[in-house]
Formats: sequence, C-alpha cells, structure tokens
Amino acid sequence: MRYPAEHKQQTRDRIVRAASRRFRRGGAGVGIAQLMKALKLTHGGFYRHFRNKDELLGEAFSIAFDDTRSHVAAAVAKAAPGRELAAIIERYLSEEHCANPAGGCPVASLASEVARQPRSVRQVMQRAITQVTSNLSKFMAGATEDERRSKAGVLFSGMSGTLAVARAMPDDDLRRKFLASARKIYIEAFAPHH
Amino acid sequence: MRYPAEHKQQTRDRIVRAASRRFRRGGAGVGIAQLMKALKLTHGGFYRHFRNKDELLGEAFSIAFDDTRSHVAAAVAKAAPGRELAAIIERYLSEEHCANPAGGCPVASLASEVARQPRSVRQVMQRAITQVTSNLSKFMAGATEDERRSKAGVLFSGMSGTLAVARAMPDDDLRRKFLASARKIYIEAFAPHH
DNA sequence: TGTACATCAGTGAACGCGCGTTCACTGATGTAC
DNA sequence: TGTACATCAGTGAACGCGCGTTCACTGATGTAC
Repeated sequence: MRYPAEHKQQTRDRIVRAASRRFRRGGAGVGIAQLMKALKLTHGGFYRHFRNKDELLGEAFSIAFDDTRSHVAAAVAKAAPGRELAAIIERYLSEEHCANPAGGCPVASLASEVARQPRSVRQVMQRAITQVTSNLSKFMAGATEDERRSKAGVLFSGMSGTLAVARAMPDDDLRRKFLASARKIYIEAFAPHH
Repeated sequence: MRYPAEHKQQTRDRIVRAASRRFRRGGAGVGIAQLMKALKLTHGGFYRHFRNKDELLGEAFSIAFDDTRSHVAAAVAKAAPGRELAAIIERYLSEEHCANPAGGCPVASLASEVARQPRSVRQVMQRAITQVTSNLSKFMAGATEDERRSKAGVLFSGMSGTLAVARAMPDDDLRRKFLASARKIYIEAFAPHH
C-alpha cells in the first residue's frame, strides 16, 4: 500500500527515536525485530529505511545527544547566575538520570560498547562529544579556550564513568551515597564557590 | 579419560583467566564455544566447571581486578615518595593501558555492560570496587577515612569513564591529546604538588 | 601382583532460540492517458 | 472525469549463523578385590 509523501520520513524518525532509547536501555545488542515490533512494524521493512544496523546505531547515538544537550540547557536555564556548571553536574549525577538510562546520556550507557563498534559509529560519538565538550567549555574555569575544553572533556567523560559505575551497583543505598559524594566532589573540583 | 587429581582445578583456572581477558577485550557477549576453543577444549566440557555463563562472568570479572591491583602496586613501587597517587593516575590513563583492554581495568572495558548483568555479577563488581577504593584511599587527601574513600571512588570511576571514552575515539591523535590532558587534570585535582 | 570395575574430564551432536539480512509479495495511492 | 498502471512502504517466510545449555558417550586412570 502506498503512503502519503511525508510518511516515510516520519517512520524513519520513529525508528531512530525508539532505537535511541532502547539501545541506551538495553545496549547495542538490542535486536532489529524487537525494535520494529515495539513500533508495530515488522523487521523486513527496516531495510527500506537503513542500509544496515550500524547506520541505525550511529543515528540513534547521534540523536541521543540531543537529550543530553537539552538536559544541560534545562539545568543552565534553572541555575542561579554563576552556578550553571554546578547545576549541570547536579543534574548529570542525579538519581533521576541514574534511574533513567533510556532518556539519558548515551556515553554513560554505551561507552564501553562503542569502543567495539565499527569506525563509523565511533566517529559519530567523537563528533558529538566534541560538540558537548565545546558547549560545556563556556562554564569552565581556565585561561585559554583549549584549557577549558580539555577540562570539559575530562569532566564529561569522568561523570559518564561515575554514572555507569553507579548504575552497575546492586545496593541502592550505596549507590545513592556514591552519587551524592560524586556530585560534591565534582562540584568542588570544577565549580567551587568563589 | 581420567585426569590427575589437580588437573580439574587447573583447567578451571585456565578458563577463568582466558575468559577474563576475552570479556574485557570483546565484551560480555563473547561466547563460551569460542572461549573453550581458544583453550583447545570443546564447549560441552564447560559445564563440568561452571553452573552457567553468569558464574564464569562473575569470576572472570573478579580476577580481572587482580590485574588492576597489581598495576596499582607496580606504579606505587616505582613512584617517588609522595607521588604515588600521581603515578597511579599516569599509569591508569596511559596509552599502554588504553591500548590493552584485555589486560586492563575491567570497569573501563565493561562498566556499561555490567549494569545490565544479573545481580550476582554486579555484586562481584561492587565488592571489587569497594576494595580497590579502600586501597586507593591511602593516597588520597582528606580529613576522614570516609572522605578519602569517597574521593577514591570518584577518582576511580571517573578515570574508568575517561579511559572508556578514549578507547571509543577513532582518531589516534585526538585520543592521545585527550589522555594527556586527562592525566594532567586528574593529577592537578587529586595529587597536586605540595 | 593381577584383574575387574568405577570414576569423571572432556567430546561432539543436538535442542530451541534470536540474530542480521534478503526477497517475493501485497495493495492503497498518485500519476498518466 | 474515468480507467489503467506504476510506485514503494510494509509484510512475513526464509537464509545461515552463533548463542547457552543438555546429554549420551569415551576412555585413561585410580581403586577395590
């Protein structure tokens, strides 16, 4: 059956959005058939939209960063002037972010798997990290832009590891304490009061 | 064929050691058949040694921390007095560690996957991290042991994320620069001169 | 000491399953006449 | 305006493959007599 002109693009977008959440929740091993089934489609149609799974992985990873960016923007918007970076850190290492990998930072939920993905997927990640890092650099202390970007990259990758470890902890209480102390320490190190 | 008394334990150890390296290199998805084949055994014999794959995963993860501990010990042994923590950071974020996931820290290579493993595997990780963290705390600044341990946990999980991100970067040059700036920043933050 | 037997680490075929990918097909719609 | 036809997003069976796990079997050795 033929569909209206914009229908194809809409379906493609729906697949990428659903995949982005599902890969973050379940890892890059989540299958195409289950993905399509969740959208009430069948797996065969997938290849009308994507050359292969890697192409989807790259795009899903890429749009996942939109969530990270909008979370950062929201934290900045609500923050007191001068406390933007502290607000970003609070949000990134919050229990909400920890409990919600599907809508959260893709680096925290996929970094160690991405290292084993084909070059094309890793390039998408590198570009996105560079972008996030340069956004963050605005809020970093440091004499040169180069220094601020380096600090932003270390802060971002560091927090992603801390969040990944927190998510792997089976003990709820320990996890909460771990996150709380991490927020405190990252803020002291990167966004101290005066 | 019947084997000498200690033979079984030796085989079991060989499986765990090989698995530990291969899981770190290829992820928790590495199969039992390929694992056994690398040891010139067949997959059927696996279940004479382990109840299931999860049991192996837990043990493989657990002994992987021995590598981390011995690397830490080696760095400490070679370090100038008072510069032990700086030496640990230099080593953890070195290009050698980055290029050698199989023999390196299991948190850096598996953290985001462990979050999706059964509770038993995650408990092994939590215990091991607690142990590494309390070893590291000796070298941390801080008034109380509690504070030093918190800092050690954040430093460790942070560096694991930074290493995971570095490994995912496709551009060699960018990766080297990223690691170098990370070493500098972590050392400034946690092991400053004087 | 010599023989019969039990043990059990390791073998390899087989199980059901889900994976990524291909492909002949469907059928409602837009287009050409 | 009415009809014939081309399009193409989506369907679902099928492909070969590797997965974790089970199980009847092998056969060299240790043990019991």
